[in-house]
Amino acid sequence: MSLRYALLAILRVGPLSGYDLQKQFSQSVGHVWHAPDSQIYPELRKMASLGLIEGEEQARGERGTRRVYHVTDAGNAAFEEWMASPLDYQRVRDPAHLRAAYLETTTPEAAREFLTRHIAVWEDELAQFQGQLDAIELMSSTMLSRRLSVTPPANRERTIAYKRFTYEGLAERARTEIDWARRGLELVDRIEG
Amino acid sequence: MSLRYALLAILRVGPLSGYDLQKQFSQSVGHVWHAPDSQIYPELRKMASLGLIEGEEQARGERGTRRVYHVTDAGNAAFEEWMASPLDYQRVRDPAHLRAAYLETTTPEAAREFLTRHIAVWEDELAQFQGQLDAIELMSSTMLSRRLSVTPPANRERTIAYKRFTYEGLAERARTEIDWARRGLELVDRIEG
DNA sequence: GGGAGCATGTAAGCCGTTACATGATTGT
DNA sequence: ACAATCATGTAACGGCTTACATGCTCCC
Repeated sequence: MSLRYALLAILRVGPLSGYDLQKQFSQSVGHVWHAPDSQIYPELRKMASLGLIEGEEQARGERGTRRVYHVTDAGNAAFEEWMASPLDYQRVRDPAHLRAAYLETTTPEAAREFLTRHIAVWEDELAQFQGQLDAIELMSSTMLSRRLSVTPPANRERTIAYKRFTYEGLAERARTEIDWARRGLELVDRIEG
Repeated sequence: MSLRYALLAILRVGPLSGYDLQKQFSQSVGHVWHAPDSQIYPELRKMASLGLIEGEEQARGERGTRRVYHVTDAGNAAFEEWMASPLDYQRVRDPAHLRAAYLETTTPEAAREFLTRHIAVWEDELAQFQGQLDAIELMSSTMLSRRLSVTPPANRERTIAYKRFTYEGLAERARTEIDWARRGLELVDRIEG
């Protein structure tokens, strides 16, 4: 259900076509909420049919068209309501820790490969979060500057502060995973050595 | 797809009925992989039809029956293959960080409520993980002792070590979330104060 | 003329959630 | 007799993944 609000969050900044939105998405909110285009387009249509957004057909060249969506008052209200309502936490479903719990059933090599890959995956994530944090410091993130340009000056500080807060949390989580897996490698060496 | 392997992991320790398995599940693997009974029973049937497990009808009282499942050779092979294969990491989908990124769009009260609840939720989780860690130290966890009783002595150390490793990782993640949300509360106080 | 990128989807299938449904057995 | 708990599911629906499908436009 959060996809809807992730899309609203981006559209609230300003009208966008599905295609542009999808690009914005992968560069900003996509870091916390992934969605492929095959999910975005239908969801936009559904949101339009619910009156949360409105699409405007625009000509593009001779025959081409694109639909540019903007958020309606109802859409803004829905977003704000969501922001003020309790978040629903879904149940854990964590393949990595599931596997970790049974590492004694496999070979030391497989255990090491699993942990090494875990480190690599989270180092990748960490690098992306770091990049976003750097962009925030420089205020050069596309999404951020787009958001800032429509944000009254008094709010810019808050906008930046919360974005930094978010990515710092993500970066820390990544570091926690990396540290954990490193300790796991040491453990494998110790008990399988 | 991991549900299947979570179930195999438990059944490999010894035969269980769907009902007992479901209880074991919520007390052990359930901490890393949640599944309701409405998902477990059909999955067991599917696994049986694939030959990964076999169910044996047992009489219970005069009219009652229960099906006790055990892992087949094919099931063991499938589990070991899974343990040795690369884990597939699913894409991020994180409602809490999604909301955090847009906290400037809501009231300070709503922001505080969100963060306070986040702390409470993760403190709950942390308490459970701590409980499991204590149980591991005492070797008094049902599941663990069940596992240990069929584990050759030489492997007991490894079994315990990896289980401790898993829950320490979970506990650290919980602490990371709690610390993050606490810093968030301080941030709210600072910029909305 | 051709390729990169713009633009928008559909379809099948799986996994998971929520709610509903039923009945037997054991202990008090 | 009654409650707790043992025991096993079905049905409907929603979200997400993967693969497929189509055509336009802009620039070189």
